[in-house]
Amino acid sequence: MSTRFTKDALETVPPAPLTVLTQTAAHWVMRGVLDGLHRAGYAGISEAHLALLGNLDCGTTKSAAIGQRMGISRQAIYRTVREMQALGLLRLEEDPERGNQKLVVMTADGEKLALRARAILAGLEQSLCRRIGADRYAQFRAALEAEWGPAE
Amino acid sequence: MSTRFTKDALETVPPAPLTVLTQTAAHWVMRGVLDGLHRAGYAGISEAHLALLGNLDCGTTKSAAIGQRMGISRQAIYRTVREMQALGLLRLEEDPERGNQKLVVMTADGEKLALRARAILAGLEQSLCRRIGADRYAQFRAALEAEWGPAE
DNA sequence: CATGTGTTGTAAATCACGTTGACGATATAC
DNA sequence: GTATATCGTCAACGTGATTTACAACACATG
Repeated sequence: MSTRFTKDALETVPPAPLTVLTQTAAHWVMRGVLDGLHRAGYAGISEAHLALLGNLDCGTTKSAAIGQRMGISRQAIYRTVREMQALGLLRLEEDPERGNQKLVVMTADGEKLALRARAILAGLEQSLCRRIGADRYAQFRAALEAEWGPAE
Repeated sequence: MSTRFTKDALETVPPAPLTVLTQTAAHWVMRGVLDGLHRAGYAGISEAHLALLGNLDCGTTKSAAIGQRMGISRQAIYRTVREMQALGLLRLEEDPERGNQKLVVMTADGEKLALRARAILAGLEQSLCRRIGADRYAQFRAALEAEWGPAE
């Protein structure tokens, strides 16, 4: 492990800018859920998979709509969908009406994984809530949903 | 531009999980500052550069300490430092006492860029504050600093 | 009906940013 | 003086995104 750090003390750091704060938070949450899933036996699940899963709770959509919602190109989605399909979490269905596009639908295994992920996330949120206080946490979440939540 | 989206309507989306909320927020802030810098004429500045800059406000440190603070390997920092050095934003100084390690110090151009970035960020925060309300924003920031701020 | 325009799925090359592993040089503790 | 740890440096690699390209289908308009 010649690549990691050990003990050295951190120096004094002035107020961290919002850029690093938000990124640290996002990384913390993502890492927490991902580690929880891996510990629960779900190997092979990556950040991209989990992100896609989070934007798929709505059930079934065409993959381009997902990409649009996530703010990334549909080509990026495509690879992730393929990978999750190979893992047996998703299925691609032909749309009988629009031969143009296909529908992304979760398999039973996919649903089970999503359920598990939500449980782990709930645990993380609870521990976070306990640490920073209930109403501060409520305002934190409210701010997130107000600005970056669905149907802004 | 066959890779982007145009008008399509977004479908109904249930409550977004904290994973996507935090990631969306982080992406929004980072993108905002980065776009502002590019519009201001600072080309060639990447996300990694900006992130490094945010953890460098303290003035001068050895690069390994920066990596430690950012939670990434010192090898990852090294490349970014090199790039910013090539852009004339940073300088690597030999530490006369510890021949072992070097000091990362900002050039005048670097300071100017940092100043500009902070100004853009302040503008973003202000507009955000105006949209979601002052005290909600205050709690939002307080939560971020309490949990993921410096010297937790 | 024919034709242009837009959206979708698919594929490949490339880029950005991180990791791991390895190595020499220096600092430090025994 | 020898063992151990840290730092800087280099190379290989993985992952997740972008860009470019193209064929197929949808739809509006002539």
